[in-house]
Amino acid sequence: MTMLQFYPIDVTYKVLAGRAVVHIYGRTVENKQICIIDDAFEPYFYVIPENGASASDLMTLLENYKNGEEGKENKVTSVKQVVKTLNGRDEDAIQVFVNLPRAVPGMRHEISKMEGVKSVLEYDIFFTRRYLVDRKIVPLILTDVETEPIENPKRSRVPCFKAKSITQNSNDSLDELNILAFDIETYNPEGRLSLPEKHPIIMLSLYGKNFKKVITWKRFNADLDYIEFVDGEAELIERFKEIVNEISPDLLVGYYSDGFDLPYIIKRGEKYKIKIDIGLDYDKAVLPRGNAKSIDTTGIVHVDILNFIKRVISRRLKTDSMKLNAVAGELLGEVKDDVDIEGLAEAWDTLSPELKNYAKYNLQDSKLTYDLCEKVLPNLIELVKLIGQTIKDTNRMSYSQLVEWYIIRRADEFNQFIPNRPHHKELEKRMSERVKGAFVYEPKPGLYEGVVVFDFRSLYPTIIVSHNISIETLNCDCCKEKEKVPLDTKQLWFCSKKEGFFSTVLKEIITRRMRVKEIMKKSDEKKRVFLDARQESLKTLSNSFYGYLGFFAARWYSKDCARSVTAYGRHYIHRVIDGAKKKGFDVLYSDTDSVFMHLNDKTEKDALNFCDEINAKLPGMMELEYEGTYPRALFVAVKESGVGAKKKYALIDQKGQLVIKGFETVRRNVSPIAKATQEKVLRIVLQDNNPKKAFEFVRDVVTRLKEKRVGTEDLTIPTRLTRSIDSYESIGPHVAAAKRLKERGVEIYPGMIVRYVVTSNGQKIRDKVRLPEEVRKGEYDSDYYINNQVLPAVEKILEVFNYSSDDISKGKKQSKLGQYF
DNA sequence: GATTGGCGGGG
DNA sequence: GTGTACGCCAATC
Repeated sequence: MTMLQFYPIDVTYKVLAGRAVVHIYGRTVENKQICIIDDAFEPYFYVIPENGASASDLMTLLENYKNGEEGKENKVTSVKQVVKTLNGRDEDAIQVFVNLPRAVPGMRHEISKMEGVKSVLEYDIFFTRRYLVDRKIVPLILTDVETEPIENPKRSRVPCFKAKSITQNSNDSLDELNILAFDIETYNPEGRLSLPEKHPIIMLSLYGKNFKKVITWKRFNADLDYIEFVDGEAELIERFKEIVNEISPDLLVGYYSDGFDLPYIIKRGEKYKIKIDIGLDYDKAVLPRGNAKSIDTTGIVHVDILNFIKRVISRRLKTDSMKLNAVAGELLGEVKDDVDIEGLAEAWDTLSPELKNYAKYNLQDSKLTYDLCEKVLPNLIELVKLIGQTIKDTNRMSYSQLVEWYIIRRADEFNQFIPNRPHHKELEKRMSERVKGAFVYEPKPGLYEGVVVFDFRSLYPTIIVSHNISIETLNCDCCKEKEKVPLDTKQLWFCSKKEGFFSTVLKEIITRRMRVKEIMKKSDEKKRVFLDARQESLKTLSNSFYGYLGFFAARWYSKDCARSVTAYGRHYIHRVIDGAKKKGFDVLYSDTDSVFMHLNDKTEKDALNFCDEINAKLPGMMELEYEGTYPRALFVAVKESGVGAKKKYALIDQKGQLVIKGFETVRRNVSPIAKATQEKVLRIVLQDNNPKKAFEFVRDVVTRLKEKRVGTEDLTIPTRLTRSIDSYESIGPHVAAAKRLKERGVEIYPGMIVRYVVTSNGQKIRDKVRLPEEVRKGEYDSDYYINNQVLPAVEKILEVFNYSSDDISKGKKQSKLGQYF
C-alpha cells in the first residue's frame, strides 16, 4: 500500500461487475495524469415512514425489495435507520442502499406507493455529485489517497490506482490547468449556417500553451508554419483526435462548442465511422440526448466557455451580445480577424489565395477562445472550489444551481435532509405566487445641484443574516411574542434563539468574503488575481441567496422567507428616507437599497453624520454606505404624466465623469446620430449646466439634418430580424430592408442584423427604406430622423428645462423660457 | 397590457 | 444517466 497525492479534475462512474465504481481523473503533484478508482461507495436514498407506521416492519420489507427484469435487477442491498431534519422537523427515516445508481429511479415510484411510506427523499442526487459531497472531496484540492496500483487497467489512457482511503487535509489547490482551445470552419455554399448532413469541416484550429495548428485538407499556397495539410476530412478528424491525446490537456475548450463545434465533429465523424473517443477512458463523445445540452469527454474536460461567460461573467460586461467578437473585444481588447466569412466556400472551391487569410482567421478564433478561458479560469476555479462540484458541472450551472449545490454540500453538517424538487402541481402554484418587491421613490424631474447617494451594503443578504431568515426558523413556537416582520398581510417572525441553516450558511459566505478582502490588501499581484476571483465568487453566491428563496424550482423555496426579506428591505429604506426628511434633506429618489438626497443648505458632513446615526440603529451585519457626492443630477419625466421615470437618471461625479442609467444611449435599433446627440446633451447639461447650449446643440443637429449635411453612417439603423421575412404579417422598416437585401441576392436568415436608411421615396415607412449602400450622401428623410430618432432621444431631457420638441424643430422658444435667453 | 413563443452562441 | 437552461425580447392577442 502506498500514499499518493493528487488534484481531482473530473469524476465519472462506471458499472463494473454489477457495481458502480467511481473514477476520479486528475493530476499528481508530479503533474502526471492518473485515475483513482473507488468501488466502496454505494448509491442510496431515503424513505420516510408514515406517522404511526412501524419503521422496523417497513425496514424488513425494504431490506428484501427488488424489481426489474432478471439481469437488469434493481435490488436493495441494505437498510439503516437515521434521524435527520426536514425543513425544521425531525424525521425518522430509513436509508436504503441499492445495487446501482439506476436502481434509485427504478424503484422509488413503487416504494413511494408502498403501505406505510409517507415519502421518498434524495432520489435525484446524481451519483458522482453525491460521492463528492459525502466523501467531502472538492475538485482541484490536494487529495491524499492510500492506493494499490491496478496492473493493465482496461480502457484507460492513464495509470489507474485503487483507492483504499481518500481524504483532503490541505488547502493547496491546482490553479494552473493545461488548456487546449479549438475551433472549426465549415463549408457552406448557401451562405448561411452549415448543415452537418451536407457540409464538411474544411479547417480546424488548435491553440494551446506553446502550440498552434491549423489542419486543412486542400493544399494551397500559405506561408504559415502552423498549417498542416491532410488528405481529406476524415484525416482532419483523425489528426484532431491524435493531437488532443498527444497534448492530453486538462481542458478542451471551445466557444459554443456544446452547440456547434463538437456536435459537428461528432456528426461528421459518424459519416466516416470515426468515434470521438478522446476522453481518458476511451468513451466516445455522444450528441446530447433529450434535453441535454452538454457534450462530455472524461478526464480531458470539454469546456464550452460560452456557458460560463453567459451565466456568470456577463453580469459585469457592458456588451449584451455574447458573440465571440463582442466578448473578446471587451474582456481581452482583442477581436476576431476581419474576413468575409461568406466568401469562404467560394475561396475553397476555387482554391483562392484568400484561403491563407481564412486559416489565420481560424487560428485567431482558437486563440481568442484560449485567452478568454485563461482570463475567466480563476473565476471558474474559485467557484469549483466553493461549490465543490466538477469543472464540467460548475461551468454549466446557473446561479440557482450554484446556490443549491453549495447548500446541499453543507446540509449534512447540519443534519438536514435535502428537500425534494417541486413537482408539476407545486411548480404551477409557486409560479403564480408573487412576492411584493422593493420600494421605489419616484423622482421629481429636474436638474439638482449637490446630491449625496447612500446605499445599503448587500441589502438582502445582510437582512437574511441579521434577521435569521431561514425556513426552519420561520414562525417558531418559542418566539411568538417577539418582533414581527413589518408586513400588514401576515404575521411572520423568525426565531431569535436558534440559528437557521440557510442564514448561517449565508453568514459564513459573507464573513469569508470579508476575510478574503482583508488578505487581498496584503497580497502580491499574482495572488490577488485569485483572491479577487474568490471574493467575486463569494459575492455573486451570497447575492443569489434571496433570489433562490423565491425561485420556483428551488428545493429550499419559501415564499414567506422571500417576502420577509423584501418587507424588511422596504422597512429599512423607509427608515432612511423618513430620517433624511426629518433632518432637512430633500429625498430626490430611492430604489430598493439606495437613496439620493439633495443637500439643500446642508453639507456633505451633515449627510455623513446622518448616515452614522442610521448605522448605529441597524441590526447585525446591516450597514448604510456612503456611495458618493455628485455636483449635479438629472431626473426626467415619464411620458405625459410628469412623474419621474424610475431607473432613468444621469449624474456627473466630482471628476467630471458621467454616470448614465436607463437612457437609450446603448440600444441597438437607434441611429448613431440619435445616440450621440443624447449623450452630448446629457454632458452639456450636467457638465456645463447650460440647458440653452444643449437646446442649441440639438437645434444645430436638426438644422444639419434638414440641410442634408449628415453622413449615411450616422443615419444607418441596425435592427435584428427575428424570423424569416415571409412570416412577418406587417412590413416594418427592417423587413422592407431585408426584402431589398434578398433582391440583391443576399441570403436572409432569422437573427441577422439588417441595416437601413430612411429616405423620402414614398408615403409609408416601408417604401422609404433603403440599404446604406443604395443611397448617396444627403439622400434621407430629414423629418423622420428629426421626429422619430433625434427628438425622442432628447425630448425628455429638454422638457425638464421647459423646451418642447416644437421649440427645437421650429427654432423658437416659449415665452416662459426667458431666463435662458 | 399581458401573454406567449422562440432565441441565443456557431459558418 | 439518481437530470437536463433561462432570461429576455418581440410579436400577438
